[in-house]
Amino acid sequence: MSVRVRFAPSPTGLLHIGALRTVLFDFVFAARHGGTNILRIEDTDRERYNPESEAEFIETLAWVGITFQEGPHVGGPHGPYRQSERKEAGIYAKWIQVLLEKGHAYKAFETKEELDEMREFQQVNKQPTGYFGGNWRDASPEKVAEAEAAGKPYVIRQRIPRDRKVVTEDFIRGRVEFDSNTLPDPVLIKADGMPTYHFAAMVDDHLMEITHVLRGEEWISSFPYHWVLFEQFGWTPPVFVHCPVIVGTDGKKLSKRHGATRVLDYAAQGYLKGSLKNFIALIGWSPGDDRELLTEAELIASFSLEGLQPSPGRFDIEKLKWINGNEIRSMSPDACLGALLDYINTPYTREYWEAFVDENPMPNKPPIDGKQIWARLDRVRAAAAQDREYLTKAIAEEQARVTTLADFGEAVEFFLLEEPPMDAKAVEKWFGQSHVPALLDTIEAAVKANPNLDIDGFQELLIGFQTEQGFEKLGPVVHPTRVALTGKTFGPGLYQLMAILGPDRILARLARARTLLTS
RNA sequence: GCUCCGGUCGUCUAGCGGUUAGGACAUCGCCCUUUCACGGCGAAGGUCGCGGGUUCGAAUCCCGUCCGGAGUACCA
Repeated sequence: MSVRVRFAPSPTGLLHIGALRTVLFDFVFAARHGGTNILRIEDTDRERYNPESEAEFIETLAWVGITFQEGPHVGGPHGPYRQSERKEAGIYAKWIQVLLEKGHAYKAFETKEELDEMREFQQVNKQPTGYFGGNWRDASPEKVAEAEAAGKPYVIRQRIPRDRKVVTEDFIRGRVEFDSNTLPDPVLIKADGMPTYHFAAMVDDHLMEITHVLRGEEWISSFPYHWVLFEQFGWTPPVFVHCPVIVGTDGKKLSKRHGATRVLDYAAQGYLKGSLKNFIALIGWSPGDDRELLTEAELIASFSLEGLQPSPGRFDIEKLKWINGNEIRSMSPDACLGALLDYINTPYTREYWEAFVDENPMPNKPPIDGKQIWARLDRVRAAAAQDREYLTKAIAEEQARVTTLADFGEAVEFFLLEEPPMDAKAVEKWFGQSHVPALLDTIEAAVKANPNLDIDGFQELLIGFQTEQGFEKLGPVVHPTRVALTGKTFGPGLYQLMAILGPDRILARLARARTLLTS
């Protein structure tokens, strides 16, 4: 039997990191076994339905490159793939009828107020809360018929068998047992006629021939209802795999406070999809050996359910940064620039940075200015249009020095600006020394004499100046030059940087540096 | 309260009765070097939550306990 898995989000909001990992596992698992990955939209909650949500899913999934063989956007033999449409098609009505006839479900006519009252009573008396039968589990057919005839609204509940154990099977944890007397009768069909998750998801999983259900650990609590439902229908259940949750650095569920929780925000921050997938796969799963850097193909080739862990994992952004920096370094300069431009040209990147507010600024550093970050990235875009070759060289030099695509804006700034900002401290430290005017003169003369100086040429030039001046170390010649040319005390190798800058920029910057010497 | 789940360096993890408990991120040091990175090498960091068993032998099996988490909706 071939593997069929499904990602079944509820269109109520954004696609967050935890959900992304679940789909990643679906996708990779299906790919590993040549199976089918299915997208199903669980829009049975009219109140929380958010029409923008489905587009958010599609956009996010498209960005990370997770594809589906069946779903509302591509169709398939088991459609429709939206539960609201399945409801219209009468699918749930048909199957709830089966349950009703078998006596595994019943109509309950309590009002919302009555249920609230009951729950309050249970809480006050420290009893387990929930509906354990009320007035309707054992009501006579006449009583039910009467209530129905009177037009009273009702829900349909699952009749959980009493006085027995429900022995479920979770792939990761093995046997998980529940005392059926602690399980309230869950609602299967709401008063508005819509099915609940408990009903719709199980019916659909069966009808769509899902072989493995990968879902969040938070479902374990309601797992026994689902298990019993399969029993009551007489269906063989799929393999249930409850994946551990991803928590923030403080051990609590991932939220805004931990940085971004929306997947597209990571894209906007300059993380690469490959790195994000690599990183996220490693939370709660391991290939069983020591590999940590995995391409998507390797992920697929080595993925197995056995590598899944039961305990929750923390989202450690530092590790993501490492993986991301690594991927950036592994790209050819050309490919890297391509990725950078794709990133900059994604509308949400600009939107994200322009609206960015630094909520937890570092104590000793000024808060991050999103508008400035965008301004720098925008400059990169302009530079690409103007002189792509020059930009590519600059990118190549900075690849080892950044961790996200967004970092390139600042890293490459001094290459692009006619007059890069000067670090005042650096100017103070290096421009006061008496040999500096002569140094600048020497470079100027050499560049004018030979505009085509290459890396070796610049090295020769500066070392020549060093020996001429009798300096033991290269520092006194290299540092002032670097400050004069870049405004900074750090960056790529000076000779390669000069070779890239070229004679015109060098001359212009030397001239500017000279004005700072006198003042 | 009740029901479940979980617990190996700060973090992600390997481990499935016999290992000096391995790797990675982060941290620190050294090397490379004109700087910053990258890279290389190395260090520190774990009485495997705790307490009992079982066993010649336990991170690994059993029981208890503590702590953390999830659920407890006509939400998913």
